[in-house]
Amino acid sequence: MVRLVDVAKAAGVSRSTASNVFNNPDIVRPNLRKRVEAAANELGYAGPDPKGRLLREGKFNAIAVMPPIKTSMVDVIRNPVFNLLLQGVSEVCDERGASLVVVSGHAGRNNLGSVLADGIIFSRMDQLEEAETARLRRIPYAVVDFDPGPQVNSVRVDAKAGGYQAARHLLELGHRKFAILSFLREGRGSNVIETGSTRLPESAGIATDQEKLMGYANALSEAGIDIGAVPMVQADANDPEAAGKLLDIAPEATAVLSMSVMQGIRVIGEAISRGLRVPQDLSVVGFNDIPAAEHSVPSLTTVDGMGVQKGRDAACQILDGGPPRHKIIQPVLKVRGSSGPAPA
Amino acid sequence: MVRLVDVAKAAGVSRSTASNVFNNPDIVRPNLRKRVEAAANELGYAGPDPKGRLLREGKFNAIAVMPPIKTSMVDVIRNPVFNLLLQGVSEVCDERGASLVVVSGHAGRNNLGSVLADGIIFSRMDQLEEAETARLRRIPYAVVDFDPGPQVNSVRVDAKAGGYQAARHLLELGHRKFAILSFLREGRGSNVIETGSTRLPESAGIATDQEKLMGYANALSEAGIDIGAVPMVQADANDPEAAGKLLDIAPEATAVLSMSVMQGIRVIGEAISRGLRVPQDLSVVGFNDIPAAEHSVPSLTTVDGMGVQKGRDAACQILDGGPPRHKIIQPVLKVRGSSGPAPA
DNA sequence: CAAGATTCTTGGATCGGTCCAAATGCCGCT
DNA sequence: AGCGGCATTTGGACCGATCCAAGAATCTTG
Repeated sequence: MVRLVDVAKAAGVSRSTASNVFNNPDIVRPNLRKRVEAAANELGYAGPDPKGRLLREGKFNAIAVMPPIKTSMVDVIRNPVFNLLLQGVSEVCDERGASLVVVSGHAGRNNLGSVLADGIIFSRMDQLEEAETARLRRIPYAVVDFDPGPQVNSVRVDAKAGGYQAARHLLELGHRKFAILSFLREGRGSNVIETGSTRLPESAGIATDQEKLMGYANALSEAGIDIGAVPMVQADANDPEAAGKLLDIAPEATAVLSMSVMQGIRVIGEAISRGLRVPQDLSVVGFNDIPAAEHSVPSLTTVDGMGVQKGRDAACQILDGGPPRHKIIQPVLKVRGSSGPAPA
Repeated sequence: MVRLVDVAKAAGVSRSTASNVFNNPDIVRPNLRKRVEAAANELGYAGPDPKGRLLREGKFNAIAVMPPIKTSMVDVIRNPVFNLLLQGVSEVCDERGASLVVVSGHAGRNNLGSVLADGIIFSRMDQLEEAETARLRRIPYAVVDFDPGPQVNSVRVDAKAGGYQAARHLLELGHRKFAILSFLREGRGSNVIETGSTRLPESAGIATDQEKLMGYANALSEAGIDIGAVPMVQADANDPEAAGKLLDIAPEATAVLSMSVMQGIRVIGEAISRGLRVPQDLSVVGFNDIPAAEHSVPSLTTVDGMGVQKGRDAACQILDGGPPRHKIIQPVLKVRGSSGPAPA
């Protein structure tokens, strides 16, 4: 491998001059510069190796995004909600000329210490131990969708407010018979659960889910409805049977609160295939605003979880440096075609 | 910043031993190891800095993907077709524990030489000059969707075959009246063009588009149809008016060949809003298979451009090393709900 | 034409590690 | 106690650059 010093030697100049030819061409006199360039050409040298420069300068000029635990990189890339986060991060990267690194779950898991970036964005709370490593490495980091405390940069959406908005919207449309399609929580035997009690899921799962539920609960209780009596199905976001199960156990519901867009869309599809009209017979509201929400028929009313904004803010927290910041973003209800007045 | 050598000094051992404590803990005797670990803890040292290691070992353990020219990182992240490529790349990265770098258009543009990765994936032919820099830097690279010659790794889909399959499918369903929704080419005054001649667009644009068109042309000509006489609209993939324009200029068409999924879906929507039934009155076939194709109503018959596979192959070409390979992937027609027998 | 003011060029130090061959220390064994 | 043999530990070299103070060359100017 030909190095800068080889070029310098070949051109009969010092390394410094050769370095200048590539980094500050204008301060080296033309004839010398020509000689160095010729030598570089001769030897097939295409400019300084970034590895050396990196060691010296210390900046990667890149932000890393860490997949949540037990999540592969592909999952991150493919997931439309995660994609919003990546969009936000890359917007900021574009503006500042930085690159985006998606860390391999494999590599990142055990040796976070080898991540080649100036900062790391973690998402979800389950990564706190790793964040600890980042802290030790003195590398800036930010946590998305969870607030681990005052020492740590964090960005999250006020999911409770989002859930509240969603439920409130349906209440204002006159709905009183609800059904909830929630996420699967670990530690449950079945993926279908009729909530018979007011006990909310314990905090072991994804924090935002619980917040959404609390938002629903608050709005409903204002209308005198006990969320403990609302039929609920908990299922994986990709479980294709959840929508059907929900409609099975809640045939009288006129409004469905879904915690995800994809499940919301499935509810619409399932309802239509059962001869219900959406929104005349059944209203559906989702959570998060991915493009699919707009393209479904009817389009899905949903709470915009401000995914792009979260990515932007997290990236800025890292790139701007300074003391830890904690941003809480207000979600915005996007009213579309899947919600309408309760049937008379 | 505390360095390995500081820890070593504090623990009263050599750098090598300290290094071993972090990299080969089992070869250093327990009491010494303890001492080093204590010192590290004391000083707040969280393990070797990857910058130093990198210089020594020379491997980034990462693959970079370069946005096409004039395309920002966000565009890449957001674009569903590009997303398939990224999925493929990250699948391979996951398998091998490598990270994925999306290069900032900004940074990448002028100083490709500073990309921190072991290999670069270029997409589209417009990046040949940059590939030249990569060649000089002796960094492996692969080009997607274009074959720059025998010296260079490349992966592309046989778009001509894809176009042929699409058109053939419609012909076999009995269609004879076609309309084509193509991409916008540069250097044209208008974005709407009725092809009045058999002259195909010159090769200035994206190579695969022309190939698709040639595939269409071949299939149609077998059925005695001159593609020069087929109404065609050229438009940007996001132009919301293209579908309408196409139906305007080709009211008698029973089948639309669209070069993209999104435009295909728009054609379906536009047709339905004009009172046409899809596929009974109008069949639509797209190109590339993104999730939206499956979720439209009716779902879109489309040619799977094997985007994920392209990403996988390109990543493998880079990671496996060896002499340049050139893979041509055969596309697969996905017949769905938007195509049916020609109306009698 | 030489001293002084500029402008270039240079060598040494540094960035933070890892690797390897040589040196040291430790052990049991005779 | 002395010694071979093995397991640890060590210092030097190297990875590939950039930066900076100081020396050398060039240009001004009296």
